[in-house]
Amino acid sequence: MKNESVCDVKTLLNVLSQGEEQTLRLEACVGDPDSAEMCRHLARQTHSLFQQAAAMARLIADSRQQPSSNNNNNNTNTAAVASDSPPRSGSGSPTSESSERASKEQERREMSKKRKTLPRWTNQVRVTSGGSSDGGGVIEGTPDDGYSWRKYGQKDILGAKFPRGYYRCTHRNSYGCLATKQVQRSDEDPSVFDITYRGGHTCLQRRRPTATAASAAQEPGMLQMQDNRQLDPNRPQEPHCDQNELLLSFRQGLKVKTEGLIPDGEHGLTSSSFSFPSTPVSNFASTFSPTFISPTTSESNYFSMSPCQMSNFGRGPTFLGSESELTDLISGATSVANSPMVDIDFVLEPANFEPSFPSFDSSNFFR
DNA sequence: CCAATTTGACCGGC
DNA sequence: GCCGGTCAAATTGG
Repeated sequence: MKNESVCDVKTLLNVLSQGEEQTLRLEACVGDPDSAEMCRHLARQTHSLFQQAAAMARLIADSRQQPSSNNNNNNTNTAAVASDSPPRSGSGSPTSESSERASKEQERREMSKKRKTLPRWTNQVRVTSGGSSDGGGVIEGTPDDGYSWRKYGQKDILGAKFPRGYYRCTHRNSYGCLATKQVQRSDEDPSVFDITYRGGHTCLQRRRPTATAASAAQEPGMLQMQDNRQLDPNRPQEPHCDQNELLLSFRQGLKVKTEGLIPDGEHGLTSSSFSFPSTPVSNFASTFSPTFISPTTSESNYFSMSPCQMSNFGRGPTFLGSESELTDLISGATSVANSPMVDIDFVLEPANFEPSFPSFDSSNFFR
């Protein structure tokens, strides 16, 4: 509770210090006629940082006003989540069936506990079925967001015309990726899907090239981003820092609203005053995943911390050799307040690092 | 044959 | 006890 607001303050400080950096940059290139474009971007970005900061300040103010009322979804961070991770230690000895079962049960309980704390946001996606050529025949399947999902359930929901589909990341087993989503077709407009995402991807999955191409072709709104990438002088050509669904949905120009992340979110935060792209309530943003940072303007990923940069932010090129170092960095960042990803508790916890995936290199996370 | 989906059962929260 | 979410056996598809 108190902790929470402290966190928020930290985040706010981060944003502010970013703003500061940003203005310095801006100042640096202001005289240069060659950098006009850059200036514009920086200015935009600065603006959005201020918006973020304002939003957070309001949040903090709100939570101070009514300190007790809203304690459900604390996504509170780090320690809590990290520490209650199941040891899952012995790994390879399925001796007695009962113990196995017990551990499974425990695992499950942990999971659901954890899942509750995972960031969650919904995203309305309209699937434009190309054209009017096929009158009523709306849509095949669900909109592709670039990740590969595996359906694990479907349920009729009370008061909803259409059943809700439950998906989880295909790489749940291989990478312990806890990302899940629920897809529900809207009652009124069957071409609209309500997609609720939970948890960020901890797998290093990229968007499949084929699927990407295909969906890019289908989605008219998806073009700018790619240009943008070519524009970006700073981006080290690496798809590793690729976006996640959220950004994708930006491209689709769709409504994204966060949920259960903001105490008193109704106070104009999510609902009215902000259209999403300009203001990622950053507590959420940073909590969610290192790859999702400051959507600011959809075109200005420019300097805004790609994960690659983030690691460079306050300290030189950082190489993360171990996950302890990783958490170190994170907590360091928290206190030094030089990066927006302060309170990442993004599901990357040590327990998930089993020796079983040698290919995993945590340094990739921040490239 | 393997991987993904389907679908009824099961479980926890309210 | 109801409901939403997940599991897992059965089924389908490539």
